[in-house]
Formats: sequence, structure tokens, C-alpha cells
Amino acid sequence: MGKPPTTLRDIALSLGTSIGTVHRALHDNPGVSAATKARVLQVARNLGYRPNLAARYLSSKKTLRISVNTPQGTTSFWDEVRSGIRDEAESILLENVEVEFRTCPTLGEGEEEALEAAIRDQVDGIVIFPSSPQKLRAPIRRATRANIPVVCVATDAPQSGRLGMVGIDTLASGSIAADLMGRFLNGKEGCIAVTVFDMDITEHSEKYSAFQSTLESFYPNLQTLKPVEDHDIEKEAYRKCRKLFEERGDVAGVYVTTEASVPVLQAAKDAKLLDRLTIITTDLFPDLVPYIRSSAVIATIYQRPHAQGELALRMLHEFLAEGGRRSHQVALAPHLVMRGNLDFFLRRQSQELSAKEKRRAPRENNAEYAGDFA
Amino acid sequence: MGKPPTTLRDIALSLGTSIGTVHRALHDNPGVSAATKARVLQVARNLGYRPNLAARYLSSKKTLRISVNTPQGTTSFWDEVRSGIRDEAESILLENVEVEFRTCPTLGEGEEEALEAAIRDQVDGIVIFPSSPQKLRAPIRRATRANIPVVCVATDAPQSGRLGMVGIDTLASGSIAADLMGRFLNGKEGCIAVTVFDMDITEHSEKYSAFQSTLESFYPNLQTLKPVEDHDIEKEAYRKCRKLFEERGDVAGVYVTTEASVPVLQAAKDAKLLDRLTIITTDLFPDLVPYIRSSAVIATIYQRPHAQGELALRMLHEFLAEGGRRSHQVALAPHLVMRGNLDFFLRRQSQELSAKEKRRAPRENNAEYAGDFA
DNA sequence: CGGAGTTCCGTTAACGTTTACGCTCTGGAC
DNA sequence: GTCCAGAGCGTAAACGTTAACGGAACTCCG
Repeated sequence: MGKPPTTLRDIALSLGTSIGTVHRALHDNPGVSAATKARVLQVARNLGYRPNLAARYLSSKKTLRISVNTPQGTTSFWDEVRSGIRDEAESILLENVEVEFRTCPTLGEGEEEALEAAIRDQVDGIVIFPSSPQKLRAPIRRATRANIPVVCVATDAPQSGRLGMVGIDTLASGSIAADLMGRFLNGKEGCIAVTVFDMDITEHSEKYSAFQSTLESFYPNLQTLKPVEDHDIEKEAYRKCRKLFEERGDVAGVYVTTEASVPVLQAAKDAKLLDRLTIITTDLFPDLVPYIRSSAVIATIYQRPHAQGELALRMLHEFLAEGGRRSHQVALAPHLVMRGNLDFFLRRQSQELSAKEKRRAPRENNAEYAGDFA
Repeated sequence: MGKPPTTLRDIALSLGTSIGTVHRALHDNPGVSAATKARVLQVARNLGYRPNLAARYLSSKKTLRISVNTPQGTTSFWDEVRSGIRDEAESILLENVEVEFRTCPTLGEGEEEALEAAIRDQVDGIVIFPSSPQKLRAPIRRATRANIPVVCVATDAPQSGRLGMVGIDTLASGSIAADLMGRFLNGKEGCIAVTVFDMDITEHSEKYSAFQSTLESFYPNLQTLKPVEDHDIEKEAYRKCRKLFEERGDVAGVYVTTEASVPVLQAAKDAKLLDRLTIITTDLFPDLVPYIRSSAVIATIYQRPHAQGELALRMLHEFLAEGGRRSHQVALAPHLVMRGNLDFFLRRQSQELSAKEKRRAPRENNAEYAGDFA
């Protein structure tokens, strides 16, 4: 096993040239003829050269600047994403990552500007939530061309050249919601309302159709209604749902895929349906807690924002550090929160959000780790 | 922000001594007087010294050897744990980790010997599944005293001095199982059987009591039976459950917390109860799949072995690399698998298990990452 | 033909640690 | 007196990469 890895020196030696030349060739810096460059690349490939990251970091000492462009958000979702990113940045051993947050106060406003600003600032990488993918397609493409990798979080921006994306698997979450809905309703007939942000967003339409098709195939006695688009606007969510509840007497359940579950619940309450509806929501935030405790919301699909943030940053960092070869499409499985395990998640959530503690306190080198933790 | 971090040189300069002395003092190597050592430590603390890991690794070039002591297992659980560990080891940027697997063919047999062997081999760290914690308490303590950190996976070994442990949160999984059981049974009366490995294991009794208390408080019409201990022995599981099913006519549901769900299902089938019982199992493996598809098993609590493996190794590595300050008790939330999202998990599982691919293929340095993945 | 500007390449000093080696004392045995 | 041992400390060469500098050869222009 383990032959010593090949170094720049090995390559130089085997070519009768110098380390400097090899280095320039591998980084296509100016100052190498096309011919030598080709030979270097060839030999490097043959010898299976892989750069020593420790040496690289030690030598260059440049820190990677990463811009995180996310909305403020109406729930704690984005706070959790950001704290996941912060945690991951801190836990990187090389400590060469610096995160800059560019937070948009309102959803969709100033997204482009913030992205432009990041590009102008010459950051090394970007984590972004593309709330309207088509509008951001062009700027993301521009970033990529400027050699700044972009990772999308929560929502993808297809055809944009982005490096990758991390989000919740839409099929897994839509299907589990449908399966639970069917079980909970236990043979009853009726129809199910589904609220989404906007059917133009891939993730949302996928989630809807996963829900719809799972319900259709396993619980044919239940019927999925056409999606209610709320665009995360509370009034819109309330109005549309209220109208729906009034018009149709046979609504048996609601699946809320957006953050705007509270107005939906309010609409149900005002329509005097709250205790007759089986409601499944998405995400977990303070305002939702009493509804879960009282069973008005029977279950909620937790999209693990903290984990999404962690993974997005890790993906970016891996790519920047070693030219990356990993999967660039990460689809997480969501968690299911009900009354029973609610406290577990609330505890975790508050831990994660307040984890800006010491953690990185100065310490001696050989900390004693013994002693019982149990 | 960012002043340049303090180095050994800074400490040496500020003390009028040399780098060598500072280094020896910080690592309590021989060759330093107690007085200087104390002064060095003091100054290091004042200046907030933290070693530069890149430099350390570059200089020493010693790889960390980690022993992974896990059972063969009757399901794919431990294969997934091991593959999670492998994946994490490969994704460590410094590439200074070498994993040695010491796999026990049968549960509980040769565990101690394998642990002793690892200690004798002078590995730098150990990941272990302590199938009988009390028997391993002493050897683990010995490892710790020999300055080999030990991380437990899946099950804890309390009072053993182990560095930490990663597993599934028992409360979260027991409670969600109970909550689902209650919902699925939807007001029916009856009692619920629970099989566990052994009530002497902390995790198992915790899971049982979480289940029991959640069921009691939310669904008082359902009653939790005394636990059935199967010790992961198929015949024992079958025999005890078959007997239980014969004796009690009012069993409405079964919660299987062990790997031995197939014999339980067989017992239910032989007692002609399979279609009248609401069954929730644990973990996900090929033999279980048809039962989930046919709804004989209504849901299974997936304990995310891959993630457990990853996190266990990460914990160990973080500690070894930087003297660790992170939380050493990691409790994961389990995933819920039902018919609807089964395929998602099966796909992931097979991906994870077969991920020994190229991934680390030789590559040029500046890989083009553009191009659309969508 | 001399100088200025290229292009291509070699050399070398960092980066912060580790490790091996070597020096200077002191004290004791011969 | 010499010789040796050892404790306490300084020195310097690695580790693999980056980045800056310098030099040779060659071209272009007056």
C-alpha cells in the first residue's frame, strides 16, 4: 500500500524541468509554452498527481471568501440555514474560510443586486437561494464565467451553470406527506388541498405531483385538489384558502408546503374547520408549535435548514479546496415532526441557533479528554 | 478583524527562548524544565495560540490509524455504517486517515479480543459498537488511558471514559413510533407489543419507555405490553412473539426496535394476524422491503447507519486533529420510511453502499466545473 | 549595434511545524 | 586532571506549495 504521493518535484524531475514551470503549467499561469504545458499535464496525469492541500494552504495563506445570499425570511428557516453555514465554516480544519452574509430584507427584492455585489467583490464562491430561478439564471451564469462557483440552497436554478445544489428531496417529502395523509384519514373520502409557493418553481411542482400521484395510487378515495399558490404572501394564503374552504364542503385535509402555514390555519379556524381537517405542514418555527401541540397540525415535514446550510458550504469548500469531484446534487430526506418528538426538534433547533458560543476557545494542545461524560 | 494568528515563533520571541523549546513544552516532550514549560504554557494561553494544522500535517506526515470494530450483522446496517466511515475518511481533505476494519463475525463474540488487538496495534483512535457495554467498559477504559480515544456508535458505553458517542435519539424514535402507532390505530382499543434487544442496554430501555410514555399520554386507549427481549436471535424473536400472539387476543400493534423484524412478521403471519396488526419496525434492509410494499409493515424507523458512521469518524478525526472541543454526544433524528418514500431510501442506500467508485480519480488541477447538471 | 521589451524558464524564500542533531553546562566517577 | 552522562536548550533541515525575482534567449526598433 501507500507509495509516497507524487509531488511537483517528482513531475519536474521526470521532465527535466523545474518546479516553477510545473506549477505554472498546472495552474495555467502565463509564462509556459503550450508545448511544455501539455507535457506537464500529461506527466501529471500519468503519475496521478494530486496537490497536497496542507502545503498549498500553508504556502498561500489566502482565505476563501464566500458570500451567502439568502432572504431574511418570515420564519426561522433562513436563520437556521445561515447558522448551519456558520457552524460548518467554523468546523473546517484549515480555517481558511470567511463567510460574508448578504441578506435580502424581503423575498425576491434585491436578489440580483446582492449577487452582482458579490461578483463585484470578487468572492471565491457563492451560496444562494434563487427565489426566482429564471431571473437569476443570467447573473449566476456570469458568476460561473467569472470562475466563481455558485451553490443553490433549497431551490435549484436549472440551466444556470451553477456548480451544484442542496435541498430536500421533493419526491421523498411529497410522498411521505401523501402517505401519512392517507393513513391519518383512514379510509375517509374527500379531497385534499395543497398550497405551494408557485408552480413555476421546479421543486414545488415536483412536490405537488409527488403528493398527488402517491395519494392517487395508494388512496384512491382521496382526491388532490388543484394547487393553491400563495407566493409566501400571508394575505394571499389566507384569502385563497378561506375561499376554498367555503366553496368546497368535502375538504378533508390540507398539505401546506410553504412557510405560510399560519394563515392557512387561521383560515381553517375562521371557517370552523380546524378540528375537522387533517393538516400537514412544512418546516418548524415558533408560531407553529402550539398548533402541533394541540394536534391541529398533525405532522410537519421538517426541511432541515441547518443541514442544508452545512452541506451547501461543505460542497463549495470541497470544490474550492480540491477541484471537487463529488456529487453536486444533494437531496436530503426530510424529518417528520409530530407531538411525540416535537421537543427533541425544538431543543436541537435552539441549540443550533445559539451555537455561536466559545467552542473555538483558546485551549492547550493536549487537552485531556478522559473523564466520564455519561 | 483577523490579526495574523500567533505561531510558535511568536511565543518563543516573546519569551526570549527558541521554537524548539516552545514545541517541547506544548507537547510535554522531555527536555524542558518545569519552570520554562509553565511559562510557555502561560504565554501560549495568553496569546491564544492555536496550532496551524496544515503546517503540522505537512511537517509530520504521519497518518492517523483508526480501528473500526463492528459486527458483521445480519442486516445491511453495519455495512452501511462502515461505508459511511469509509466515505468520511475519503472526504477528509488532509487525507491523513487510514481506516482498519476489525469486523466480528458474530454479535458479541470476539469483541473484547478485537479491541485488545486494536490497542496492541497502537492505533490512534477507535470506533466501536459496544454490543454489551458492561463487558467492554474495562477495555475501553484501558484504551483511553493508553491515550487512544474511543467513539461508540449506535450504543453508548457509559462509565467507560469513551471520548463520545453517536447514535439515534432514543426519545425521538420511540416517541414518533408511538405517535404514529396511535394515529394509525385511530381510536381502536388494544395493546401494543414492543420487542427490544435487551432492557439492560440503556438505549433500548430508553426507547421502550419513550414509546410507552408517549402512547400512554396521547393514546390512553392503547396499552403498551411488557417488552419482548429477543437479543437479536431470530428463533427467540419468533418464539416469544408467537407465544404472545397466541396468548393475547387483543394485540393491535407491534413495534419492533431490533433488527429481527422478519421473524416477528413470520410469527404474525403464522398466527394469522399479519393483516390485522399495525406494525412499525426499525431499519431498512432487503428482506423488509416486500413487507413495506405490501403494507404489512406500515412504517419503519430508519436509523441512518451511513450518517452514524460518518459522524463517528468525523468526531474522532476532529479530536485527533485539533484536540477537539465539540459536542461529544451526537443524537440523530431517525428517518421515517413508508411505502411512499421507500424508493427514495432504497436508491440512496444502494448508492451509499456502492460508492467505492473512482471519485478520487486523478484529475487535473483546474477542472472545469461549468456545464449544466440540470 | 545597443538598448528595450518579450517569452520562457530556473531559483529561492517564504508558510508553521516537527524532528534530528548539536551545543553548553553541571556534577560525579575515575 | 580527563571523561562521560544527562539535563536543558538552540539550530536547522525537512514537508510540498506558492510567488516573486532574475536571467537567458530572442525579437523589434531606432
